[in-house]
Amino acid sequence: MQPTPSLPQAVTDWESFLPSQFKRVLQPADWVWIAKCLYEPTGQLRQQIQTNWFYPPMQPKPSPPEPGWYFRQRMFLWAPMRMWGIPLKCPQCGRKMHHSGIYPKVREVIDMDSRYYLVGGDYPRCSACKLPVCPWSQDVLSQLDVAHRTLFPAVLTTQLALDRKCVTFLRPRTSGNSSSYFQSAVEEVHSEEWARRTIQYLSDCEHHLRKVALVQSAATPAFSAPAPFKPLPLAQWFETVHSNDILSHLDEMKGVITSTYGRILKMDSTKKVQ
DNA sequence: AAACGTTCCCGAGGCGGCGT
DNA sequence: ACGCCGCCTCGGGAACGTTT
Repeated sequence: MQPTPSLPQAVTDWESFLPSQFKRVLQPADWVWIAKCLYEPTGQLRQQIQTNWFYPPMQPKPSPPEPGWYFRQRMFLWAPMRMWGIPLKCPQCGRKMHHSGIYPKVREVIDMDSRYYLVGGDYPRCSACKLPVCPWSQDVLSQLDVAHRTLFPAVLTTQLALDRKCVTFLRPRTSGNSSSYFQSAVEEVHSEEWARRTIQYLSDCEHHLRKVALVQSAATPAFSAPAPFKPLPLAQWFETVHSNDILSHLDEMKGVITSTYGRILKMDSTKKVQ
């Protein structure tokens, strides 16, 4: 099958706007639609961000069917400064930070039934000490009010990330191997979703074959194999996420304890409760 | 100020050696 | 012979520097 004739050359080369690191994490089928969400046709970052969630467009469907199209992943855009206009302070000097472009790293987050991308639309940076801060670091999240902070969807580890909903299920209500049980349960849901997408692709291939058979005589298009199933991380990893989650709460509790301790210190020194 | 490119550091995983 | 521990290497992420 010949590649489809290229469109007029004036067409915007959307994927060239993406940082090179994006292309290592994002699947090629996700490059263009995500670039269109993030950038203006001129290559400038979009300044107005309306929503956190972005979904791959269902139209137009590629013809002949391409397997990558059926396995695209949604995107969560995290941009507290641009989106909500929340002023952030430098964790080092306390001065106001500005946003310096897009955060060059993408994270992949594992959800209950599929995966999605976590993209940082702000790259907070201090104007005075030039200190850049990871947009989802504790320094940033702790500066947000609870309502906005809880909108952040995932618990991160060094490699991957896990959606909050999943973390809830990891809190062991009973004793036993909850993380390995949960891992296999999530893997099963993921594999069902993968099978559903594979069936969609194969059935569209079949439709395409029938359509082609009506017009052409002999040339049967060669379809590529559907994407292989991506296995989930080990149960051990889920355990790591769970402990990360606990540790992050520990920091919050430490904060509470410190402030309480501070009040008590004050009370002790003045012998009065303020 | 915003965005991009690069470097450095840290963490995880793998392999090899030693001890039981 | 098997298991555990330690070291080394590689990759990813954060920080830094530069350019427009």
